[in-house]
Amino acid sequence: MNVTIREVAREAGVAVSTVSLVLNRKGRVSRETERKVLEAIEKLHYHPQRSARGLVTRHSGNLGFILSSDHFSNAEPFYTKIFLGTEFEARSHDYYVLLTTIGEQFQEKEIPRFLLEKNVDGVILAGTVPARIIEYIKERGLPCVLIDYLPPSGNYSAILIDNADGIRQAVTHLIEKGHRDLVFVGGDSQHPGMRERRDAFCRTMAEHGLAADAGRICAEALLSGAQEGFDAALQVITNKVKVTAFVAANDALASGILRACRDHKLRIPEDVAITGFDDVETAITARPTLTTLHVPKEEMGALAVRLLSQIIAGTASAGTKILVPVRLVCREST
Amino acid sequence: MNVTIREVAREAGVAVSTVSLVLNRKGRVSRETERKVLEAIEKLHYHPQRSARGLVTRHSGNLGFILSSDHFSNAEPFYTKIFLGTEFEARSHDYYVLLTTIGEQFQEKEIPRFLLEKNVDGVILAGTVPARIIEYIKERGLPCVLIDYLPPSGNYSAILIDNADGIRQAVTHLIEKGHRDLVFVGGDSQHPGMRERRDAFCRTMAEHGLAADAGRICAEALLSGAQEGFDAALQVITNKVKVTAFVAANDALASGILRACRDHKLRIPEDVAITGFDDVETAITARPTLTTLHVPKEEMGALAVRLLSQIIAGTASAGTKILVPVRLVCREST
DNA sequence: TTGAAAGCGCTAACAC
DNA sequence: GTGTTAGCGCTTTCAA
Repeated sequence: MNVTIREVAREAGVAVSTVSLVLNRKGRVSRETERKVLEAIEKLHYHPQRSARGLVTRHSGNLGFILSSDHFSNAEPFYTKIFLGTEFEARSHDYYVLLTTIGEQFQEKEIPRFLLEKNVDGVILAGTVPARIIEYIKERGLPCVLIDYLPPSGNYSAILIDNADGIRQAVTHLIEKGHRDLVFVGGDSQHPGMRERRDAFCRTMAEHGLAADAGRICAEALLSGAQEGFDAALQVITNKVKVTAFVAANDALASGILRACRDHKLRIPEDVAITGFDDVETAITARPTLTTLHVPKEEMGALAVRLLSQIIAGTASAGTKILVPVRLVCREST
Repeated sequence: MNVTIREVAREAGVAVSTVSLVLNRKGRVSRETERKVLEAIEKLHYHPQRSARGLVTRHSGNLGFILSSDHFSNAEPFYTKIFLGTEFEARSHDYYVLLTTIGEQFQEKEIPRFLLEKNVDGVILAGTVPARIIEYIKERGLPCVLIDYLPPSGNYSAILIDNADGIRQAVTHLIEKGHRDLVFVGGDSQHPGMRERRDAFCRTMAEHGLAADAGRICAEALLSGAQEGFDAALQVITNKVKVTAFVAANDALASGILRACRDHKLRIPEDVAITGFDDVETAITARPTLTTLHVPKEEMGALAVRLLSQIIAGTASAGTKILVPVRLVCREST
């Protein structure tokens, strides 16, 4: 049989409520009594049972993590690392993280179980998720934090990447290396982050008095994978646009660009330099290795948990946004 | 306020116990009563609360997923996909999956919380995990299923890859293509699966009357990454061992071999053919793309959940092992 | 076949 | 400061 709070109370010679008080640090317990209780807990290897506690406090002790399924089914390391970060941080807040994926077009019957069963105290949403699910959560008054995505409207709490500063760093770096003819390759302009990266490119180029006309911006692709990068670079090259450096909106695009350049016997970085964004595995397995912007993925997950648990506890207000800095990592491609 | 079973009972005009009976399909409820209850549930959007249920049934409704931290901190897609498979399957069994990672050298204070708090009804362990943690789980009589790992002793339930058959397929395929001089590159011989792959190589070679002496087996590396593959291939090439095909124990090793061959101006597959194992992203992003053995990762996760829930329910016996077939996927490298 | 009632282990009023 | 006690929402005897 399991050891319960009653047995601890008996062992320590106090009432169950006293044990509960020391367990929850709700003060007003004498030092001596506390010591006795703590000893009894230690001796009996007691651990409070979550379901019993949850029943009365109406807190599950769980956080939900919702991810759009196509992000995760590709097992994108980007999101895997964010998730990992939440898991790790959640331990120190004594939360469990329940992960679930959700389809792009979100049907009612697809509502995550933990929402239906009210089995979470708060929710983290990573990447682009359907607007409907965010509304659903908001309607129910469930605290939530978004990661790397902010819907067009509504004032949500979020952990965001400093995209503008990242691209600024990349462009400045290239300019310092003597490059003047840059081309930006972006993807999925539906994602606000992608748009920020593109806009930052234009702005930074303008600040340096360099041209960033339409011919130097490839950002039509709906996807943002290696194939799209390859295609975009190919087009730039065959169109004979003068280019000495590519600024890619992420590492996958950059690796595609890399391949296209290699196929055209362009030496990297001598003939063409390339920068990526995100710093996922691709960036270091690529040949040459990729100069890119390091995004602290685990840390973003951790920040989300920390913010969410503060919102739940009422020590932070819903609507708080945290902008995470990125850092240029110089490798062989520039 | 939340909808409770009481309100459903009132709405349906029956007792709470009756509602509970239809909820748990414990029979003996008239069709008419059942219909009324179901209607009330539907109307009120009732969902039983897990903690209340768990308190009395002594089941948490959770499954634990334990992964050695170095597998996951690399965000290895292999394990990510397995985890994803468990998550997906768990839904249909109405379980939640709690993920945790654990260090190689497992200290007592590192025991997963869900074990301490008895917050899981069963545990899945993926990849190589410390023997101590497996014992700990067994001692507590907690049902568990291992994935892709079977400790030297003890009769555990497990989902295993048919490594021997996989390597046999690869070797046979190469022989059919006319290759006679094969070299096997393995890693981490501590892992039983890796040893199986190596042994299968020797056996299959012998069956075809081909040499598989020590010079044709590189399996000392403790790690099994691209760097180790690169080093092993380099040594083979510089030692002037006659080789027309490499059989790698996984895709990472294979991609390292690929690079080494390219660096030495060996054409693939004309001069040298290469096969991998696992079929992770690497296999399709590599140039040329990699012929490899497809391991159904998501399916393995699903199988683990299915087996585990059967063991919990008592409809499968602990100690059951499931051997998952693999399939050769031919790409450009052979 | 259905209902009444006793807990599951815990927290939180409220007494003392 | 500490103890008594009433539930939290559910399942499960046990009677009817």
